Amino acid sequence: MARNPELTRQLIIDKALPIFNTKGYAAASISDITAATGITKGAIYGNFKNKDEVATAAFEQGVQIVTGEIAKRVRNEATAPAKLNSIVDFYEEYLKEPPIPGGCPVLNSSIEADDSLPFLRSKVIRSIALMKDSLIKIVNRGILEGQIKRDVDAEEFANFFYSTIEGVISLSRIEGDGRSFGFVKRFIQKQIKEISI
Amino acid sequence: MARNPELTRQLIIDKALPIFNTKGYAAASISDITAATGITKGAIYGNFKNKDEVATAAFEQGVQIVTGEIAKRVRNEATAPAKLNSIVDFYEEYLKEPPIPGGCPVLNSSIEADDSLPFLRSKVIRSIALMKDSLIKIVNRGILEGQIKRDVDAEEFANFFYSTIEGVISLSRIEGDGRSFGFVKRFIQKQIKEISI
DNA sequence: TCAATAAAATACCGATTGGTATATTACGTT
DNA sequence: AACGTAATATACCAATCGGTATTTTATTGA
Repeated sequence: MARNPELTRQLIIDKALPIFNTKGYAAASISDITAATGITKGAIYGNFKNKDEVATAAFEQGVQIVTGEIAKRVRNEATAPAKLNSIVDFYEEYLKEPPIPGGCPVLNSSIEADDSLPFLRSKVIRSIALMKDSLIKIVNRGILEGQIKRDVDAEEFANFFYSTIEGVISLSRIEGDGRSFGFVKRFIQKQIKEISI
Repeated sequence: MARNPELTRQLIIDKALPIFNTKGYAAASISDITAATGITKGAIYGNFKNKDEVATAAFEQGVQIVTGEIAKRVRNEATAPAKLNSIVDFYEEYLKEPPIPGGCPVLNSSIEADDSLPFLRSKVIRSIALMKDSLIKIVNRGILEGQIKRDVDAEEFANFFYSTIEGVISLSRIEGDGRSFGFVKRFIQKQIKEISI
């Protein structure tokens, strides 16, 4: 087998991410990962201290995939309203063709980590804070640049925006179709238009 | 021990509900339930076919607690806007003093059941549908009774409303405070006012 | 009061879990 | 080419898992 520990480590993370994201931390087993990677337990525990660290690395990888893709789309848009709409579009595609199977790793982990998994809690909290912060900055910059109404509360809007998207992603996933997302998308688009100048 | 199978069954459900809701199905074990109830495995498997059935019964109990409490509050309000606001208030209290520890059983189970737990999927989907249906009916009746603007899309509003609340509940729970909920509450209240006459 | 019966307690099962200790193997260095 | 070392594979561990078979216990009806 490959003797490059960096590649091995990355292989483990790449294969573990969809496993943890679909089954959850508790249901995902080390042998699930050995099966998915074709690698043995020795390699896993040679590169990670324990299951927690594999899960943590996988979570951070998942967050990076999501935030990286969002950042790319946001960068490609010029105005705050367009940036916000591009995020909505991203999550719509996320639902149809998930880059990571199993839903949004942030909300998934948030559900499982809030009571159990203390080692993940702070990471999840930080991801949420970063996401909201990006939204707040988009709105505030939009205000400065005259694209968003001056009386808009950026933090309020960011919290609404992110809560609603995470909520509808979860509901749509179990419903198994994009119907709910369609409704909510339309609603969010109206709200974006509402705060735009 | 008590020889009343109905009481035993209810005891198991009552104690299993918070366990499943906090730890999740996979992490919750039968011995967690025996420890919480003071009852043995024999009693559990005498009253339930397997772990799945215990989880299902617990989930349905959880849903009934939530929906029952919501129905009570909704009934106490006369107008559609007041009914909607009372639901928001209910979830705010839910966050502060959870009747069921571990968050909202609907969203929790939705996350875990969407990929695994096929036996729970349909139950979760049904609960979501019922909840949305209640919201739609509130809005539509509000339209009929002249409390809600006639051009409001009830289904769109219901989907926004429920997605947003479920989302913010999950985020607020892991954040560990009511800050986000405060923002989102204000936003939803504005929206309710917006569609009101 | 004493069977009959149903309910709950106990004992046990194979399978799987996360993790570790040890053996093997591949690779860089000399 | 052979050695040393780091990386991976293998073998094994106690603990726990969900579930079952069996035994004990409480209750009811005669």
